[in-house]
Amino acid sequence: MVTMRPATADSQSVQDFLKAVYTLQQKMERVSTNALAEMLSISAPSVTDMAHRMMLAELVNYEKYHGVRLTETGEREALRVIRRHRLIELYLVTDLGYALHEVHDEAEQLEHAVSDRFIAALAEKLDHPTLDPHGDVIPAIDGTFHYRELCKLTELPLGIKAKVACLTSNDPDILRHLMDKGFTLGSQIEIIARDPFDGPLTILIDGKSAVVGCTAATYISVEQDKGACK
Amino acid sequence: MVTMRPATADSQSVQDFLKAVYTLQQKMERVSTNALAEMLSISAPSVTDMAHRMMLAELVNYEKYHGVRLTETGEREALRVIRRHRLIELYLVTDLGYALHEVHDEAEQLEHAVSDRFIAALAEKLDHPTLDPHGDVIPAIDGTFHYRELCKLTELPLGIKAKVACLTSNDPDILRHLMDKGFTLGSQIEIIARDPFDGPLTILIDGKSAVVGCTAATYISVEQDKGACK
DNA sequence: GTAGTAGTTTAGGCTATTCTAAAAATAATG
DNA sequence: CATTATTTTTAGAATAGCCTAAACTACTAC
Ligand SMILES: [Mn+2]
Ligand SMILES: [Mn+2]
Ligand SMILES: [Mn+2]
Ligand SMILES: [Mn+2]
Repeated sequence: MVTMRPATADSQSVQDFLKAVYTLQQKMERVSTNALAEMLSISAPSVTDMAHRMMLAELVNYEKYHGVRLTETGEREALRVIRRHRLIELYLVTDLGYALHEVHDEAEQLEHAVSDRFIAALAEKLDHPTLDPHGDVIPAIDGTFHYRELCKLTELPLGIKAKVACLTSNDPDILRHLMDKGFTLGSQIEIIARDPFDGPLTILIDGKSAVVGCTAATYISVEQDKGACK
Repeated sequence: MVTMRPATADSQSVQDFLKAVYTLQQKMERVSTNALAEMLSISAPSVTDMAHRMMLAELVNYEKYHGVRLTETGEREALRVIRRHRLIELYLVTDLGYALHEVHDEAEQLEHAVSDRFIAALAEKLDHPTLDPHGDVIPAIDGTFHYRELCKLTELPLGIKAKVACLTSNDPDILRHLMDKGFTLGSQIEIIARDPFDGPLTILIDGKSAVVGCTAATYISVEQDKGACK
């Protein structure tokens, strides 16, 4: 650490780090080493080390004891990796017959191995899509990000009609559970009853009645039908 | 090197090493460290080191100063990687619009990143093909290898009709040159004239006349029409 | 404002993969 | 069969990513 060389943006570790910072940055001003360690499943000292090297590479702005934030370059790189990840996920579902719960882990590897040429071919073949199979927005090549006004299913008021917009989990088990319950992107949804004390929700999915635990519901975001929310 | 840990078959380096040994083994009884260093573009000492570790992993049989040979496990692993590589190449051409000269480098990376699930999906989608876009045989899942009796274009007798069966190069420039000349897998071919002193060949490709340098011709293998060869 | 706790960083290490320079062994040559 | 020349191996080193244990900061609660 006397001499420390800057990180290069083309390694798997660095790319995953960039994604992690980007994601956590949405929720917090500066991203702590512990938060990153947790998300990346590596030790905190490893994060500190990486933070140093990525600072030298001008990918993050890092202040000792005060976490990390992406620089402009860092954010551009992060979005590039996220774009790859999500395009690959979508491709796996639409062209290779993957189930929703199978795509994340595969994309987590492929995003680092694939060339720009490959990504361009996918984007072309999928007709430049804007949403991945989880309902997450795919950043455009220029980093543009088509925003959406969503709310969590847990916060949807009773009796208001909405559509399932996003299944926000990378855990295959959770996703499979949600699929089993009948949650699919775009399905019509409405909360019929809400049990107290974090109890289950009784809902209508495309007319069919179902019950979901409130923890599972956490992973579902919805878009309210034609302007009622807020 | 006092303590040396065995290599694990799931690293990129090890997988590429296995492929290299497999390929060179076809031509020579035992594969020298120098030959491997050359093919893998790494130094000879690096090869020696890897040979040691792969011996511990029982992937190769290595004798000091006498090169390396794949064990049964090693050969199985090598064929697995080659299968991946070739299925990916074929997929890139048939489904993603890649040109022949673009596929090798992409596959060289993807072969290590992709899951068994992914390869199964490709094989399914391509209807369990046996030849990659260069004309190389794709090993079956069980390691089975459908052999073919080919001869080099340079050795094809004058006036004998044959079909282009394999374009044996990974160099994009060479492949592009061959494509430009009109060589495509399956095209009908016949040598009209052969210049002496390693001079160019005058040939007929699907009826059209062309001239190829003899070095370029080296990369072309043909299959003679209905039993005339040998 | 000081003590304690929770979060971060430093110190020191380890592995896989690579390298160069030097030594050793094999192969080729007369 | 000696002497070169060519290969190959050993020695020693570097780097990226990781880790654990110990030291240090910063925030929180009296
Ligand atoms: Mn990843
Ligand atoms: Mn996704
Ligand atoms: Mn490879
Ligand atoms: Mn090929």
